[in-house]
Amino acid sequence: MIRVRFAPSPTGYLHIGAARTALFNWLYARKTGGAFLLRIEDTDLQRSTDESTRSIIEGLRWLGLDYDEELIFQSANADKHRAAALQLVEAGKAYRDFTPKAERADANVKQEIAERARAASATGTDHRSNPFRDLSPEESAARAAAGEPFAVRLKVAREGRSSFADAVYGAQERDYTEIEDLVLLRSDGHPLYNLSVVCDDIEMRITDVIRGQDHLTNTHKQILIYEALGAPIPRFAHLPLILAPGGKKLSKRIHGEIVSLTTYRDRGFLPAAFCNFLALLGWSPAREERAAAEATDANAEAQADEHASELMSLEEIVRNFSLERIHRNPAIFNFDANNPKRWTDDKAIWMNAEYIRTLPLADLLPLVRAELEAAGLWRAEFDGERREWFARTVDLIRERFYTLKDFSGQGRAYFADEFEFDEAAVKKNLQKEPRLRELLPALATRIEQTEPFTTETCEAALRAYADEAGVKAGLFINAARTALTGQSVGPSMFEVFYLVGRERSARRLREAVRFL
RNA sequence: GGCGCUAUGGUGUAAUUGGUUAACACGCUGCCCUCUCAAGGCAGAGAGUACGGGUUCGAUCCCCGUUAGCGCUACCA
Repeated sequence: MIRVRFAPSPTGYLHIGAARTALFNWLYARKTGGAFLLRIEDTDLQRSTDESTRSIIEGLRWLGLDYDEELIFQSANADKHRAAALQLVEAGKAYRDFTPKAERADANVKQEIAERARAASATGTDHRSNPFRDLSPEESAARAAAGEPFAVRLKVAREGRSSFADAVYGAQERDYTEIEDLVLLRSDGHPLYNLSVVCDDIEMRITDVIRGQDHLTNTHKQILIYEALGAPIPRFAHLPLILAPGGKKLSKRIHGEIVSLTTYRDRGFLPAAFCNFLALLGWSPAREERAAAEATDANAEAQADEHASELMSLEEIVRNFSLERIHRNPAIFNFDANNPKRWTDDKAIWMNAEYIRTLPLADLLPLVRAELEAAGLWRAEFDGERREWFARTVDLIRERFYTLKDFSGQGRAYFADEFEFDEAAVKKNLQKEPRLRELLPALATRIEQTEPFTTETCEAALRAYADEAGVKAGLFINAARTALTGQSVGPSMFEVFYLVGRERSARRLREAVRFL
């Protein structure tokens, strides 16, 4: 049985790249009928916070990625990791390194690495030059017993190569000379990442490790640890990285909240839409040739069309998912920090709008309710006597919305009486025509007296009065739109009259005179 | 510095695994519809597949090199 895991370190918000890794693991588990486990890699005590653990769990819940079995905290297993390292020392597969720990600043490690590499090649030393590597077991044990601090390093063979078949990147090889005797245990006894992941993955009986491509080269080291521990090696599948525009690294420091999953929740994304978008970043469904092959009847053709669509429910994605169709090239997450309309990837926004517009109304209603509640616009009657009205209103306005936020933003005038007037709209639709000062109150009266009050009768009343007053109906329509909603754009005006209601419509028409 | 990964319009991807006028979606432009804005419909612009060599009758696809980006190379994860 397939067992996969998502193993984030709780050192900040849930990054969209990590969310995508979680999604792919989940998809694979659900596709194969396996288990999807969650493990929090909190071995870096300084940087790990409970808050980010909570945000990770919340983020997964929001996306709808439920995990099986119980949550594992890596820090709880530190003793086991330590024991494993010591056991490797006993077995002669690792050794104690008594070299005093070198202090280094996190900021310029990369530079230091390069410099040290240059220095090493100049002096002819290599990864295996550590004098403690070949210390006799007796002397090593004696020094340790005397209380001398030591780190534990894996003893990597001098010759040979490591190889594995990555499910995405194919055959991977690395010469042992490229792999240092990596530290398993710090001199303060703290187990390090590579050891911890391997030990935990063994204990959790993980069969397939699906993670970011940034771990591709380190996989060889981990395989060495599996081998030293005598454990079966899982299958690996590395996912292409998600990059910022220009092919640059996507980071919080330079790109801000755009990389945080919670941003999408907070800015009105539907989880299903975001999953759909994320799934297409680094993966694509197989073309349905079978549908084309039997496309003799119209039915099959329609089905083929449907399969060609990139809009897929989570269930459909699960059905189509396979490791084989994961891409190797990094995906660029496109956005423009300087353009509010393009604050995130165009396609993500389009997809969210598409979901808002096409979701069964009954599924959308609770989401809109939550948004209105958060904005303080929710009224009990929307779920009581005005239930029908609420559904019809949401159904009407959702057509041109992009995010859930729009329901409390642009849609505010439908749910509340206090709303903002767009300055440009006021100028264009109200102030351009001074005669509206007299016409608007009169129109209000006509609307008020319309009986019965329907979209059709409102339209008839408005057009009739426009004729009488000798103005174009468009003048009234546009003025009314701004008077009733504060905006210059929106749904068909007669629907708006009907939904805003007789009384409120008339009042708003009269009050609009204050702009003139 | 060393090692690795990647390279198809602006972006995400497709191309029966070597044979297509290089396809689709988003975005963009124009037109239609229209009370506005969307949606929808129609029509377009935009890549000869990073560059240079090979192999082949034939390369987006296979090989080599270059370039660029990214990753790894920590007693970080």
